[in-house]
Amino acid sequence: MARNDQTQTAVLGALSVMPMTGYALRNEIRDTLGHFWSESFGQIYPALAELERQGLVERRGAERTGSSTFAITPGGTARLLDLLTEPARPSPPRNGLLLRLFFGRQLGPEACRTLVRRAREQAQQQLAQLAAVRQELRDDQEHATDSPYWLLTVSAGEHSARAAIAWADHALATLASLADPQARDGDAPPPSTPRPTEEQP
Amino acid sequence: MARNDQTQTAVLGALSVMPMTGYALRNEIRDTLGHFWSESFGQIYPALAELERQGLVERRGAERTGSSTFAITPGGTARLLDLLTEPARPSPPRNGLLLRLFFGRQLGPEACRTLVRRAREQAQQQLAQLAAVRQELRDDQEHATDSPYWLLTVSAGEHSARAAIAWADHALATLASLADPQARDGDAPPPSTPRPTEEQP
DNA sequence: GGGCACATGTAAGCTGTTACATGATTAA
DNA sequence: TTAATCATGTAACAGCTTACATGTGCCC
Repeated sequence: MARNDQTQTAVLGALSVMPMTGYALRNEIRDTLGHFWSESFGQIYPALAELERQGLVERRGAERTGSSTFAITPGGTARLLDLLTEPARPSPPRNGLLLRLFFGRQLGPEACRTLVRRAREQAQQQLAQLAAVRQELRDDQEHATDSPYWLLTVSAGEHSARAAIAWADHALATLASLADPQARDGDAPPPSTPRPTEEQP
Repeated sequence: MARNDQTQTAVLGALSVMPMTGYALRNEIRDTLGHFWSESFGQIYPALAELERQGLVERRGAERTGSSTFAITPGGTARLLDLLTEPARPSPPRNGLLLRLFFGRQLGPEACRTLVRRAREQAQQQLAQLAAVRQELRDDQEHATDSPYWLLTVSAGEHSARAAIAWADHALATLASLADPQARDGDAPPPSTPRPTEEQP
């Protein structure tokens, strides 16, 4: 019953937007859900086979030749609704950067600053990518009913990335004062009204 | 060479702060690293055994009776530095809430609002927890050299939680206008200067 | 004809979780 | 003496990644 829920949700969800081949499904999941979800290649085909066995998706098109598209069935739509309703299993957190910073005394302030700087750059790149996605969605007439929901996920990514940048700036300053302890900074809680982050070209 | 890196890093790191038993290690990892890291019970003891075999930690105290504490060796400290220096392997994103919202058309705006509200509450609880941790660290004289780094991870959690709350407010408003489309909201990108989030008792 | 993107799968193997088994110590 | 907590481990299994195997269709 509760097996492979997660993958099934992603696969059924994607097929609920439009029918497509397994290959296209993989690309769609990588490119479109990529900001907050991932399924590896080796899981998609077994999931499709299982869903087909259960009558939740059906295979259309030539079975002889390679290509065949998968479409969701009414039963599949019902199952998808079930899956979306049941609570998400919490995925255990694993943040390699914070793990390294936590033991930062071993590395020293300068090495830590390098790590944080790199993370800041990544967040900034993410922000640029999300801006591009947002633009695409704005021009997309075809999925008008879906796009408001999609934009919410884009917005979540943007909030998260902006928070990461603001934190990185705070961390860089703190680490600098650790490396060169003239101005006693201590550690005041960050301001509850973060200043807007400066953009880069 | 590159096997179990992640667990070894967490275990060696924790032991670099102070020697302790495997059992205490588990509690420490759950309670202290819990905001950004997790190791399951079944991994810690095998990791300790392997580290002992490699001479990176040593077992002290009665081997007859149950309890024995593990301490990091000089070799272990060197290995820890190596591990901290090599880049963190990126963990694939898996955000169940965003997956559900992405296919939100199936659920409808009201059900989505419930999901978002729940996420907002969780973020608020996290904020409260982190405030408590911050206070504890402030009163902790014993780990004065470590605590600046530890506070950075607390700060990261706070930034992230505040961003989650701000996003949730945006999402709730957007979803409300979807459910009751009188005021055309469209979707403007969120303000680059988020308003401070209101606190709750 | 050579290379590339499309397309579908399988198998091996690693990572990580859960549940179980066992015993010592301590507090009610 | 009974229950809870401390303490150490193991074994089974679920989940996921990676690499491999295979073939088609199209464009240069």
